[in-house]
Amino acid sequence: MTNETQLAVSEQVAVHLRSRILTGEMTPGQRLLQEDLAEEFGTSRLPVREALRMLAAEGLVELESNKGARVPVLDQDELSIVYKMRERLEPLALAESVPHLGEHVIEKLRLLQARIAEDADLSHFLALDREFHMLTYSGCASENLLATVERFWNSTQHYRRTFMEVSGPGRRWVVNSEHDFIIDAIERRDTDDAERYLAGHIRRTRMELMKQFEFRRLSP
Amino acid sequence: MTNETQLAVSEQVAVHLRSRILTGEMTPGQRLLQEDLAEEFGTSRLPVREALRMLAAEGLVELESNKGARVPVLDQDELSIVYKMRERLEPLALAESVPHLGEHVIEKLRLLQARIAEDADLSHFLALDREFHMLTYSGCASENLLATVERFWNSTQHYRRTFMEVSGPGRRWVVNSEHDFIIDAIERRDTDDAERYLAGHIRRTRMELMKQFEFRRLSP
DNA sequence: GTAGCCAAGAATGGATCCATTTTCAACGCT
DNA sequence: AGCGTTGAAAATGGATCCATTCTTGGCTAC
Repeated sequence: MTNETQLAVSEQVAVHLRSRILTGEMTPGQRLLQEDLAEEFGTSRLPVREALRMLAAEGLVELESNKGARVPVLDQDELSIVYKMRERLEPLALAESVPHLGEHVIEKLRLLQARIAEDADLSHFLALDREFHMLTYSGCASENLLATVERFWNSTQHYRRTFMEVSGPGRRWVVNSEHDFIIDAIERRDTDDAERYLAGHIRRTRMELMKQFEFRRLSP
Repeated sequence: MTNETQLAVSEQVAVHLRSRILTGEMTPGQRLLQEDLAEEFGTSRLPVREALRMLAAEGLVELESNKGARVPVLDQDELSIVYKMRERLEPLALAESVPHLGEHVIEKLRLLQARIAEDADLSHFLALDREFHMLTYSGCASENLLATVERFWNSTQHYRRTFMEVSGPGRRWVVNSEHDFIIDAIERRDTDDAERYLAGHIRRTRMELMKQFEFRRLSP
């Protein structure tokens, strides 16, 4: 028997929209019309409204009274700040997680990183990279902290994608090395080291993103 | 003419519920019934549902499918983690804010702190303390960061209250001194110092809260 | 006497219809 | 020709009613 515990319709709609935004099928600034979505999913507008509110709580859409929902647009400053937030919070999530990560999880991390290093496809990389980091946080007991971190990933996902599209695979080796460092620190149960490597990883990404951003701003 | 820009009904409901939870009129674990609230506010259940989703996004209520809404309960571990999150994120908010704080804001901070030091009333203290810290962050341009910080304050508000009720005013002088340090650092535009004092302020509070928590756990 | 079950009512989720606000394009005025 | 105005269409917000799920009090069986 399938293990589907009969998700509410609003939650099913949320699942579809979430994937649609995260895969880049919808881009920042794009409007989400309740009526169109309702028709598309074959429901009334009500579950769509609820789904939009759920996604808003996850940072995937933005609601404005009487004006509907759209995928949020981040300008350079906001993007930079979200990365600074990640830089401070994710090391905490990792620190809370490391002591509780079993050996099998660490092995899974190694396998994941191997796939990341092999796979050249951009969409795969984005999904696997996210899976990798979230797996390193999976020992963290606080749903609150994990949800906050996911919100950050949600709101920056689109910009990671375009950044990677533009910059190409030339810097991928750095990411791979950093991931290896993080795995190593986890294996040694060296929380401080793990935090440091992770903070560096996020900080470097922010720097490269910002450079990219300024470059593209000057050359449209 | 009054400057009320005709808030949506759902937002009016949210305003009332928000205040009701933050003032401690509703306590963690308490259930929120859509029908009762709808009748009380003289609306249908629909705006209440939307209001509950708004509050859920702010960390003030918790929704479970087919089971309704309740004010979230934090156990000791979760409370500790929220404080650790505050310890990492709020210094960032302060650092982003300090360079943009005008002289009049600093003057307002001094006045606020004076009122905090004078006023013995608990509810006043909680409100003023929150106002004080939020004002120190008011120069921060990122709505995202500010909203995240507010969520932390929301979900810990109740525990701050009971902590202060139990511990009494005996430690208030420490808070006052720490606030003075923070104001001084802001005045000198010394971002690093401000961050350090703030982190210490939050950390000390966490420590005392945890001690209190363990004590009460043993003596019911 | 206690554990488990079952049905009634209580509460939430969803559909449909109406009200209100926003949008935008055509029109008229200067 | 440019700009503000206005009104119709489109989109969101809210009310009411129905469907589904959850809760709970009482009953039966052991």
